[in-house]
Amino acid sequence: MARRNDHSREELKQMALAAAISIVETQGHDKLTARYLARQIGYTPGTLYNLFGSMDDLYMQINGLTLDCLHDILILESKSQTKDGIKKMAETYIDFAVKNTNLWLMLFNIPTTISPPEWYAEKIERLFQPLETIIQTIEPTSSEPEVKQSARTLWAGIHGICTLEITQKGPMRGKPQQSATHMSNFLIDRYFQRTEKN
Amino acid sequence: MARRNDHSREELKQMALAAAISIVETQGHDKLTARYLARQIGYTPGTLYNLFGSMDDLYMQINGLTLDCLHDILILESKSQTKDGIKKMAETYIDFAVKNTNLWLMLFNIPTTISPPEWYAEKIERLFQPLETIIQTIEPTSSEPEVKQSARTLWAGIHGICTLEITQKGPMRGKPQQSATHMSNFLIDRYFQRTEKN
DNA sequence: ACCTGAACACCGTTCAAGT
DNA sequence: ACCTGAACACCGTTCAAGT
Repeated sequence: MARRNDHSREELKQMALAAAISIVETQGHDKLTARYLARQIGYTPGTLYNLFGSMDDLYMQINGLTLDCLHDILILESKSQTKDGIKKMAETYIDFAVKNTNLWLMLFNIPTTISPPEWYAEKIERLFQPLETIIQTIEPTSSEPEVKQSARTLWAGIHGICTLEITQKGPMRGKPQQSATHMSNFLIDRYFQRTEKN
Repeated sequence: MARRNDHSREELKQMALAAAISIVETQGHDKLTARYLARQIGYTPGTLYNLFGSMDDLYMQINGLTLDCLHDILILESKSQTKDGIKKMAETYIDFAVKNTNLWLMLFNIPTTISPPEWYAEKIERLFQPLETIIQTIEPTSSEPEVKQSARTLWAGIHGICTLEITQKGPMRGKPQQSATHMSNFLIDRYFQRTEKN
């Protein structure tokens, strides 16, 4: 048929992303389909394809926005360069996952075939930096690789606890559903036992 | 049409599960569809439905077998009731995830709608027990709830590290891909710092 | 009793044809 | 240049009808 020019390309992209995020938040990531999304914004699936190339690309765009959001709220906590700052970062991360469960879950539900683009990897890399900075401050004698390793290890631990809290399904689930924040505080305390002055 | 009685109901179930596991292992969990699986075993989708009720049930059966497998190999390591025993358990867990990536990933890719049946929750619960036993031995002064909490926290941490190793996508991914086993040893050492005699 | 095949309501993706 | 609509090759699920 024809062009409509109701919206510029950029407007369309924003409309589609906003609608897509709303679908994921309210119905879960498996309800985000090309046909359904197109219907929501009053276009056809074909239009989504010349905006995004593929649905996988669209998923990546959404995850990118989620990572941006996560980075923004984590960076706020990185101001207090203490063990307590780490606890607050962890709490913030868990809180985000609890309040935006479907968007958070979608970060890990990417189809196994696709490998992430460079800009995506960079957004992830950026996520570790606030913790690295704090650890560098807390343990000033550590080398840079040691700090990186330590930050990754601890953050992976916090993420695992978060996973346990969120999913009622994975092999981490336990009966007496402990509070994730409590567990992460517990982990962080034990992790920094030897440097007991921060 | 008609009954064939080539196979008993139980034989059919085994055939279907075996074929399904093979599909997941080799092609990934998103290739496991009713129609494709039916084709593989020489039946029609309808037959799968009177065997399993739904595809979600079939997914749960497979995850159940994966959990059994995981439990069996973890229990073997729980004989050495030391910190080293924990390191071996973690290594075993990571090794399983690396060698059976698609089956392991499938444990966490369950549709958000379904809530797991009781027998499934019990299989998960069982997974924590070996670690609880070791921690009880290492820290005999801890109360039972403390031991449970400690086991869950540490296991979640190890699981998070494993997630970091396996997924090239989630927000945990890092550039200089550290060995997961190395990280889990690092975490376990720091976790048991104060009880430095095991 | 068991199994099929068609039907229903969906998918992602491509692309000729219209304006 | 942009957008559509039809087409292709798929989905999960149900269930009347056959043996």
